[in-house]
Amino acid sequence: MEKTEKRGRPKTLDRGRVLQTALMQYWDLSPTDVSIGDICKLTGASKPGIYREFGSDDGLKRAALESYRSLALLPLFDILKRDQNFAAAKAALVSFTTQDREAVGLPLGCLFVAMRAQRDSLGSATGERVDQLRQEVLDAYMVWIETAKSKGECGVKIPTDAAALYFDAQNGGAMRMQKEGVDNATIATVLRYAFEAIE
Amino acid sequence: MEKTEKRGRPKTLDRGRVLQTALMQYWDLSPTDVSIGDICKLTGASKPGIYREFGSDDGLKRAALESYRSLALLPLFDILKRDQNFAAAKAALVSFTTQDREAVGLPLGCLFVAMRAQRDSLGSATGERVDQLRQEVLDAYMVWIETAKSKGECGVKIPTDAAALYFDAQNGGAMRMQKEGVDNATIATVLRYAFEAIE
DNA sequence: TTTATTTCGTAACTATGGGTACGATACATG
DNA sequence: CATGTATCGTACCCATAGTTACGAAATAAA
Repeated sequence: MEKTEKRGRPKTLDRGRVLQTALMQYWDLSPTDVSIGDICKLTGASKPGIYREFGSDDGLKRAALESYRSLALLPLFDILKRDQNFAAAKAALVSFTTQDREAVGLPLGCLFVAMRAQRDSLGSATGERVDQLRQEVLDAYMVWIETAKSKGECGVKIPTDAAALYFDAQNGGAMRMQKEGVDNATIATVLRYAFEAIE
Repeated sequence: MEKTEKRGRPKTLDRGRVLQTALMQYWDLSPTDVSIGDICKLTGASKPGIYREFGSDDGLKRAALESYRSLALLPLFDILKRDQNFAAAKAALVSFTTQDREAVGLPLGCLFVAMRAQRDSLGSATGERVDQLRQEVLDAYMVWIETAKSKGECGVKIPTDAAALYFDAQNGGAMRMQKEGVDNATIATVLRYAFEAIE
């Protein structure tokens, strides 16, 4: 099980710690406001160590985004894929989006939303991954909506692609409000009104 | 009428041109991705010239934001204050938001939305002005909604402050979609569904 | 123990960007 | 024509941030 004893000086850089720290910093402060040097100070790692592990600033950001996908996007997809009626899914979305971040120990807002807003300031690898994830999110919404339509749970005549943009926009708006200091209860109210429009 | 002939070397710096250029660049590319040096190259002005006129990077951004307010926010307030019924105002909002920017010669998206997203990366003067304008926008929505409620044109029981956040979020979402390349017709569709929820 | 191998981390390098020192310049006034 | 005054713009300072050169460890194999 344990990786065969390799030659050479044993690695001391804690990849997980660096990645975790980077993720949280990017998330909390904005990806363009956290430098490699900052991550070094916070983790005790050296700059060359980080470059050996992630290749570049772009590489680190991309890896952090990948972590974020697992942590925050997959749960969203799970809700959309769950076998439940449209209304229940919408309710689940609201509570997921407005969960108490402090209680869970996670920063406010959404790293993915932040990266989309700064798309052009990101490196190519991160930027392209952002594009892919955006499409993945929209696809997930579309599948969900199509299913609801076929079950007759979503009687509105809104085009599926527009509906996907609609839900994505609502979620993004909620994340931004959270970051601007609006309390979760109010955000939930706003979201519920928004989601009622599509049924 | 003409300002009295002053002593000293006559000023050659074209304040209007610099401000206009800065505004457009910030708007089109993002306020944090345009340097003073860039503005210099584009306008032919010298760095000290810009500093003499605007004091600092923060000062220039703040001045540009002020221009943006006149150009894009005041027209929004006008719509909200206009004496028309709720539905007509919502329709006006949709067409204002989804107007063909290319035809008008204006960049896609919204500088104010971009600045809000980068609030913490801005200088203090600009940042504080952003906060003020956010409040000004929310207040404008609230007055509008209260009026509609009193006229019985908005029967929904949503709290006015939540409704203001709701409209603000929809507008922000529309501006972001526009920047991400969604066509105006689709954005208009999304907005109409969103606005129908509040009536 | 010597060699091959692999990682470590200090100390640079380079580019960018906000900001300014300061001598030159151009105009009004005495 | 000399003096005062206000602006001009070149050339620089300095801090930050991405990136890397390179010699020093540390370990396995010979």
